[in-house]
Amino acid sequence: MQVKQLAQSARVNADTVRYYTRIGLLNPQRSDSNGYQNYGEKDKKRLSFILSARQLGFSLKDIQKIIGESEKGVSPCSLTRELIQLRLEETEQQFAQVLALRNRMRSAVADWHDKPSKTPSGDMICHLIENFDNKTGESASK
Amino acid sequence: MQVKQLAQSARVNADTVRYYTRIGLLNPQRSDSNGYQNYGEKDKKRLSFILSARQLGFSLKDIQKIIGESEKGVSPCSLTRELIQLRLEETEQQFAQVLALRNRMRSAVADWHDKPSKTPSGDMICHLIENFDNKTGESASK
DNA sequence: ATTGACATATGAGCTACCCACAGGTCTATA
DNA sequence: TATAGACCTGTGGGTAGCTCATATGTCAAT
Repeated sequence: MQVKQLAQSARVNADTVRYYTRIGLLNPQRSDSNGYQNYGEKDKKRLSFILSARQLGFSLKDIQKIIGESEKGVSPCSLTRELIQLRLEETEQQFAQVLALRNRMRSAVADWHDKPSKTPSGDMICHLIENFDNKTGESASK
Repeated sequence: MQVKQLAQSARVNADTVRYYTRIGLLNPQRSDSNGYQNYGEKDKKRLSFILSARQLGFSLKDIQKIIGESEKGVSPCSLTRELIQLRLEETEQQFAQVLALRNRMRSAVADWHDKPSKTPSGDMICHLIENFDNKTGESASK
């Protein structure tokens, strides 16, 4: 199986497959005649595992560790549980940040709606930005 | 004003100031004796502008463009309005994605709570991940 | 002159890919 | 057999916005 075929079967970019191969997540065999990478069933299963794990917020490094454990014959499940806790906390933080950013942005758009444009002066670049104080303590949500 | 002093006055990392300098957002003068960068009042104001704009979701490239306009003596306000619309749409998308990810993760954690760990087999790396189907159509929110 | 504490500039590294490019391979025709 | 053209490949470089490591420089006190 060549790179593109594997990529298509998993609905990802061929470059993604190459990248995973480069960092050692996939281990195809190199054809002697071609020099091309030759992927087997094991790689296919592993790729699908990687994509499932990515969907759950694991980093590629996490996935490397998990696979590493399982290759040693050890159950990776407790590692998996630890890692998802970590990543979940990060995601909750990220969520809060994106939410806050979204609210600031919405509030700025609304605030600017009826303000005029101005020519820049010596100590003002864009008064819209410079004069926007975020009044939003909680509002601007819906 | 040296880099660290400026950084402290704006409560950012000195490396951030150096980075902004590197990409041309700040234009200090190089001391002849030292080779050190010497920042003035203009840089200080500009840094504070940059940070305000970052708070509103503008990219550094956006900020470069906005400053560029204003240096030409043109009002950057309409550019600012266009750009924030773009960035806001992106942020809304990102928000939706992070929300969905968070929900998947929460739902996985809950789902895994009473499942046992298992030793990996030939075609299973971590059954928790592989057997998790995202049943979440809408729930798992609160 | 020298020690030590601090500051600096520069280059590299980070994530998770995507893209450009030069070259190889394969099929169909002449 | 030659060759045109379509497709495929690996490699190196680029992306955002910093942060970190390193080597060197500065400055005040001894």
